[in-house]
Amino acid sequence: MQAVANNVFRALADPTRRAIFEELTRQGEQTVHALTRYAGVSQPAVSKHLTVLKRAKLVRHRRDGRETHYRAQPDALAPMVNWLDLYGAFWRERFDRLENLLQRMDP
Amino acid sequence: MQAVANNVFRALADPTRRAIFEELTRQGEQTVHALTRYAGVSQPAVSKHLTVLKRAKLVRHRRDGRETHYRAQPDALAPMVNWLDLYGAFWRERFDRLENLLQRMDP
DNA sequence: ACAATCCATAACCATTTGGTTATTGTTTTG
DNA sequence: CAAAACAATAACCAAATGGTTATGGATTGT
Repeated sequence: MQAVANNVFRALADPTRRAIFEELTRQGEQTVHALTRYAGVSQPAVSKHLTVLKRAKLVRHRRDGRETHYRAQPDALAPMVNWLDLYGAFWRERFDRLENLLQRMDP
Repeated sequence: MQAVANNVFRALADPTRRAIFEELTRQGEQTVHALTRYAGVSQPAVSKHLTVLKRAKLVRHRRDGRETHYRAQPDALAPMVNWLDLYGAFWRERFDRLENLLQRMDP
């Protein structure tokens, strides 16, 4: 279970990988081809990044003919969120956010 | 500003570094000596890890005679939290937690 | 059938990373 | 003052990382 968290942290340590994950959360499912155009590195590089993200369960893939569609799996961020809760002690910021939210909900 | 976030992500990608940061948040200020006993690697290794954490602003240090005391600076986790907010879309889980917290605060 | 497209894998390379031992500069202690 | 303790730095090393080009296997289009 701790190894899972480690995979998530390591996977997101690389900016290209974060960019790919961001793109997938923003735009939804994408083919490797589309991601390659976006990422600014070669197609094999993208494939390798996707493999790392897959190991961390941050993305899933679906084969459709000759193309592979990848999509983000944001639930897999849970270990990172939990870690922040345990050791970050971010109550302060969380309260700020709540306050802000409540104001927006009940102006 | 984006470089700052990158430093935080990279700094926390290593399990030893996370362990050191965790130890500092749990136990408060510690000398390099104490951290070395805890971390299970050599003193120079710990010093190097602390340098990386320092670059990410995750720790601060204070010299006192021949020893250096380090302490965690959890505010520096903000870029990671913000990133999770933007791309992780973890509102659901966060609300659950907040609800829970508010109940405990006001029973 | 053949050519082109899509993606994964292989093979390779330079750089970074995480660790080590050795050394050095300060402080503290005997 | 001499010796020991603390922490940073230097020098070094093996392994991991992030990238590349080349190749191959499957699918699609002409």
